[in-house]
Amino acid sequence: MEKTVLVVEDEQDILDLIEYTLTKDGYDVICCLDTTNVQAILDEEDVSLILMDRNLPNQEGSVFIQQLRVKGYTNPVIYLTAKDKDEDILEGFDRGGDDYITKPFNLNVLKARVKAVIKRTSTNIEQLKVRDILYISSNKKFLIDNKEINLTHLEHNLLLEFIKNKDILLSRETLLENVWEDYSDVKPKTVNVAIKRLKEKIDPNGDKEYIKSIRGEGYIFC
Amino acid sequence: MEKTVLVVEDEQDILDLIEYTLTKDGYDVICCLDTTNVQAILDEEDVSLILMDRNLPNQEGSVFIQQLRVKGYTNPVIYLTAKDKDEDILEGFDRGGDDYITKPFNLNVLKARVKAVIKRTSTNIEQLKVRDILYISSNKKFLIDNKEINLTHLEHNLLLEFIKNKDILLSRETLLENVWEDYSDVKPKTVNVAIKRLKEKIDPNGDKEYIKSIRGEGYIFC
DNA sequence: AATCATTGTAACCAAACAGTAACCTAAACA
DNA sequence: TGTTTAGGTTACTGTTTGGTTACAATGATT
Repeated sequence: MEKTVLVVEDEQDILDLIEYTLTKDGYDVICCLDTTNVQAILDEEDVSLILMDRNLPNQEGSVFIQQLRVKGYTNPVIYLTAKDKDEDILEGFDRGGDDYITKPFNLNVLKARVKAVIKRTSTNIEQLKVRDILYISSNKKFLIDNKEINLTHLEHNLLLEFIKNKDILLSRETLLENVWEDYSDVKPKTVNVAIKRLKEKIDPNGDKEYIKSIRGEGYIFC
Repeated sequence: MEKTVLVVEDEQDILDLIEYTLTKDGYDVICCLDTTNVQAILDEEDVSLILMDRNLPNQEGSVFIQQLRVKGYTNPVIYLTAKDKDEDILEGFDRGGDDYITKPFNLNVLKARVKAVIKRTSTNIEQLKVRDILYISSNKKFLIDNKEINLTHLEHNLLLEFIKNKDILLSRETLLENVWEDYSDVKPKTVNVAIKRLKEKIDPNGDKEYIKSIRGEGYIFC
């Protein structure tokens, strides 16, 4: 699902450049030369980010955003402007901005900031929960009984594979294919050891029995 | 637009008193007698402040907040409790609190603290506080234990990035993108060195452990 | 111009991770 | 009950990764 970025910028060539750059980066881009239609667009589309020029012909961009905020719109905003004095930047933040890019700007900086703001404002705090194990995708952590479990890279991927396939029998071959980066020259018994090490961390007392082995078949998480 | 305060307090009469006081002061107040529904409420509502009792029947309030922080919730918290020893207060702050009120409390003090915390944490990022690190955006200074820390430009931006993304895993790539102006021809290992230099300044004794490295993944500030 | 601060890079070291083999144990089956 | 087979356990080791240091290049300051 593509994220939508709304760009408000009165200079056509800069607008084109931003549209081209962000489209190439995989965003849906909507362009406006002024603020006239912005509110209507926000009502229609699920806008993940507004890139807002502050020096617009009719209206100062951050004043417009402030008005949007009062009306209850909370879409994240990055200001885009030639103003570069500190007080201006603070003023922009005060009026409800999430970041600030000064012209002339590096396109890589633009892309990075857009990505960062969308990342930190998007609400997809994906959580997977199986039994008493909770996975938090934002920081790739597993919580068991609300305690953080320290796993290695391999153990992390292995447990994630099991949690995603709860109650499904996974053969050693399948696990090697899905969890190991390059499994071509890895012995199947390696899986045994990896699982033993994982069990040690997620169930030190051995009473939870998350992972059962099925003789001749593989392993199953339940 | 009313600010929403979520109050978690197991004594019904105190809860009623707080609700009455804050509602009269113009806040939207949501009440909980325990932590059961707190996370669901935070997902649904735009909660500006959590007033959290620490002596709850099922769970210690600050432990619960710590778990919320790990899951990425950043809502400001004021603890409300009879515990009045210094170490308790510090512990509360360490677990992600913004202020502390001890029972029995004066209702005017409560109102003032609520107002102050909401003011300093709402949209205008005038001050950012994480653990014992305070960032004052007006003069771009970091204070640790009220002492000013002298950071270079890079270190400043790096620490700010970490503080803005507390408890979130940041890969070397992400850090390069967000902190380095032009990261295209900078080696990822450069991040290691920059972080070592930052650590040296913010935690000379190495006992605070603000920044942890996650092998194969990146760094996390907590 | 000279000096100092800043920052990227490479080299080195230590810790960790992960694959392997050898051995131990338990289950299946005759 | 003994044999076989598969999984569990352990120790070993090469590889990877992060920490640390020294150094060079660049830019700022005097």
